[in-house]
Amino acid sequence: MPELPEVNTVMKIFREQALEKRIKQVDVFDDYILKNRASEEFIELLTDNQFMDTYRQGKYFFGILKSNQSVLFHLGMTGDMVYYAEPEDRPKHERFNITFNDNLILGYNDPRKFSNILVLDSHKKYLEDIQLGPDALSISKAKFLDSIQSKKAFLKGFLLNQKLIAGIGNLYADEICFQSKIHPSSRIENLSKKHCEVLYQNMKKILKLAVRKNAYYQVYPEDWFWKWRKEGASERNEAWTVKKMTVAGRTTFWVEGYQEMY
DNA sequence: TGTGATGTTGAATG
DNA sequence: GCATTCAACATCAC
Repeated sequence: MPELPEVNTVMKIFREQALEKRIKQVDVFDDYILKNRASEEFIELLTDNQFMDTYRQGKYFFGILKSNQSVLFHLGMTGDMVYYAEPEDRPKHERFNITFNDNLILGYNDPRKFSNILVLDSHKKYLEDIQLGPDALSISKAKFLDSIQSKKAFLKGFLLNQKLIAGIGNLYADEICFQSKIHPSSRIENLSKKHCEVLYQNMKKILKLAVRKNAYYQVYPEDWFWKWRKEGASERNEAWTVKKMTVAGRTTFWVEGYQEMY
């Protein structure tokens, strides 16, 4: 589920549903994803507390408490927030939930348990500690160019490196490469400044639109890549074949005869 | 039954 | 220090 647009959407709904409501009750069913607090401490911290604001950088989303601490909700591969009113509507892989004073329940669902839920005194300091790069939606062109022109890496690896740019995951990385007509295993040191500018523009365009559409893929433009991001597909153009390979450790799809290798 | 999955990290290697 | 690869984490779906 979660790359920048997905995380942003989760945060947006969290703001609508959870902000400034008093927390009445917290139940923990599986504390595996609570990485730096015991369940009892987590429950004690949140109960009678309130989320007053949020902050997001890349895929790292924080709820900021009235008590001034922050809770990091890193959704991992399959984390999601679900809202419901009846306890029997609990999602199957709910690891904990939060009941607000209006009886709305926020369920934290995560089948694979790759989430990281952390209680932090300062999310700013935490972000510095992990050296998270600038958010993909707010990074300046100058910073992007400086970054891409000073590294050696596969393009895909560069785009996925959260210390350089925060927020791009495997699907959007392929989308950016496709729309920029550049092969994902191109070496960034071989790209011209023009190529880098095209990548920057496409990164912004794609993520902005995805955020605007609340990461709802079904309403993305027809000519985006995700629809035929599967091996062998050629429905859009007979001259194209979608190929699959591993780049920078991740499964990668690209279109032969369309995306140039540099 | 085996394989891979929208993520991250740390170890090992060059 | 930098870049790359790979295993590990836990579970489900094809």
